[in-house]
Amino acid sequence: MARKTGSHSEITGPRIREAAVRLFARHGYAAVSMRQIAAAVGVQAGALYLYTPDKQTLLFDLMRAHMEDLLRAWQAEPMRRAPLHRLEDFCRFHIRYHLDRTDGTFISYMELRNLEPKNFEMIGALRRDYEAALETILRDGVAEGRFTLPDTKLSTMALIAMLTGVNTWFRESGRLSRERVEQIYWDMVRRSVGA
Amino acid sequence: MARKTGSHSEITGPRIREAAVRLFARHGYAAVSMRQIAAAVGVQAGALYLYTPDKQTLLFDLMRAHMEDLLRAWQAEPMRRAPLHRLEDFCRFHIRYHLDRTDGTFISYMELRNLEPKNFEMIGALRRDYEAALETILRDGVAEGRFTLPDTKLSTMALIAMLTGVNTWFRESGRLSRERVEQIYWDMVRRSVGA
DNA sequence: CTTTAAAATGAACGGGCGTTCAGATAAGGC
DNA sequence: GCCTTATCTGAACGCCCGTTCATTTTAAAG
Repeated sequence: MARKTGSHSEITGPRIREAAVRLFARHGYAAVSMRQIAAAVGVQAGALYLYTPDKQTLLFDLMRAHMEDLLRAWQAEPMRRAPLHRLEDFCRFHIRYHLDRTDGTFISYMELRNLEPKNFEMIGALRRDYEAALETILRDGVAEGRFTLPDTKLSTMALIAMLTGVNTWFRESGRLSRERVEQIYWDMVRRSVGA
Repeated sequence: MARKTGSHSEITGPRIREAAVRLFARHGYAAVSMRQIAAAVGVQAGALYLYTPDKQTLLFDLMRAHMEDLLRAWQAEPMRRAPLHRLEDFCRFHIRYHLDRTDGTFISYMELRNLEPKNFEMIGALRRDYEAALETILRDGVAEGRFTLPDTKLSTMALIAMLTGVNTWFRESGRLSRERVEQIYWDMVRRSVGA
């Protein structure tokens, strides 16, 4: 019995996760029923509870997985020395990673308010970890005299908002290629930090 | 009878609108019931239907009002000549306006997916009008050789995302004053367009 | 082929949903 | 005081919700 083996939160079936991510991103957590998710998987609603203790935990697990994957992926990137190079790598990584996971990204930004306080705090902490990665680059760049930024915390938020915004308009079939988008965004970011 | 006088969509009582904006922003459209809105106003659920034909129209009216007010407010701003001045005015206006209406802004960005197709298209058109205001400034600046931007459409989206992002972190009681935030964002924007 | 455990069903639970409407209440003009 | 008209109530409608659970189906292991 899956219900008795180990902790729930980690083992949600991949098919369920995929269906839930898709549906939550399209219609929103509150607007999607467990029955809809089950139908997308090809199963009855009751069967979902073999894999997750409840709907809230399902959402939380999806969001946590998204953030932890993001942090792991960034840490796995080779790290160069110069702040300017690191900033370029961060920009390109951020755009690429988020464009590859539009649904997960959407959920992570839109469904924060549907998390219970304890879960909200956990996701918030992961997000702050990611922001800290960028802020460290900015601070190093300022310390080395390469960047001109009066407030690295504010600039961190500004840059992340700008970069994540790509997800709202980019279409694979559109006028601009990913590589071109990456390049133009990086040019704007580089100039905005005064480098 | 309110129900028979004129078109519904325009006359939703101010108390209902305020309560709905607050609740939709806090919990999301799908998660808020008509009964909750009614309770916040101090009335029974049925009474709401004297002022709006249904929940969907209530959401749509709130979003349309937000976008139309935004466009009107920008058009009412005095318009300077030089693209650089106009860009500065736009940045400061955008930040100020959105910080003054955090709930309405939140809804306008988060609840698009809960609009029926026809309503979605209408709100989308208003948003494109607003984006066009910024893009015109950027194009003029490029034409005059003041800005260096390979793609003004992309830059429009990038800048609006960056500026609107202020709403996600700014707190009136925080470390930075509005004026200081405006100034720093404007510096980043100015540099990002190559001016 | 039998045993055993995992996976899924399908009905049921109490409860909240958006919306309607006949009837009560309140507010002014005469 | 009466009449008109706007406002609101409160119960009801059918429907869907998240979740539980006894029971059945599926699938390996021995």
